[in-house]
Amino acid sequence: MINPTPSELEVLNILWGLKEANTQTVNDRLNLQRKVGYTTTLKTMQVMAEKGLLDRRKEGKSHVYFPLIQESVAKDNLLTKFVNNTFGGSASNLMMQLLGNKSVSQDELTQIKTFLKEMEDKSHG
Amino acid sequence: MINPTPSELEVLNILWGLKEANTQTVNDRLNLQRKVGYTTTLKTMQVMAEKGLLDRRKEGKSHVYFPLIQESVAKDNLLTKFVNNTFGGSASNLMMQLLGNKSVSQDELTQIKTFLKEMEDKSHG
DNA sequence: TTGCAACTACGATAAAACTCGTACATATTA
DNA sequence: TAATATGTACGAGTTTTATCGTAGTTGCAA
Repeated sequence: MINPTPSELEVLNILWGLKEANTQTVNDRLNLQRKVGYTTTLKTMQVMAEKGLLDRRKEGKSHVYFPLIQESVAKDNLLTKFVNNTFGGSASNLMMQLLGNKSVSQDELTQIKTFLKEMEDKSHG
Repeated sequence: MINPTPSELEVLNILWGLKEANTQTVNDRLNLQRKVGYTTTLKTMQVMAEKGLLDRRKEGKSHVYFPLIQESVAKDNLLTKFVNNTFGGSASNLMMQLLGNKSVSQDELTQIKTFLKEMEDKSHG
């Protein structure tokens, strides 16, 4: 199980959204968030291809990259690791921390509760 | 805002539990989980003291270390960072991922639901 | 008081992640 | 087809984190 690094996750988030893209496009998107050189992005994606996180096909002069790993699977892995490292493996501890977290908005809280209520209703209905 | 590294978090988790401890004690605890040399642990804690994560006082021949950062504050910071990096800042997205996560046990789920129900009950009455 | 065991400080090394410059290759177009 | 612009490959430097060896210090026990 290969976990993407933070930089790799940025690339993946873009590619999951676009389905596929060339280096230029990914680099442009990244630069909306922070300054990063073209060859840096290129190198990152080449390494990701070596690791099996991405694959690519040639199209004209450039390459088109696409993810080999599913978004939900990757995030599940990252989440599991985070829960283990930070909350001793206890998802409910994370949960409680999350609900007390200052940076979680009221809207988010409402959304979470609604979601859980729906889950409840389904499982009881 | 200084975020602890993974190794530093291991140390913090021990010190939050014990309130304070010398290097030997911390190192022994760490070695219940994984093999790590005494001087490695010492160095880690020295660096943490430089960073302001810990402080220490001399006691006999050795030092007794204690956390300068509160557990809930540190975990809030780590959680916020994780939500931003991995779920684009959306706590409810994390939430949904968590509830679908294979490694979250049925017990955990029940606990989470109970906790939320209590929250609901409090806020409604 | 001296020798030994415990403890510390320091610096060096290693591994992982990130960054980018430079040189080379390729396609388009003038 | 030769010039130019765009893209790629490669390697090297930097930073952060983790690791530990070694040399030196300190306190206690004999």
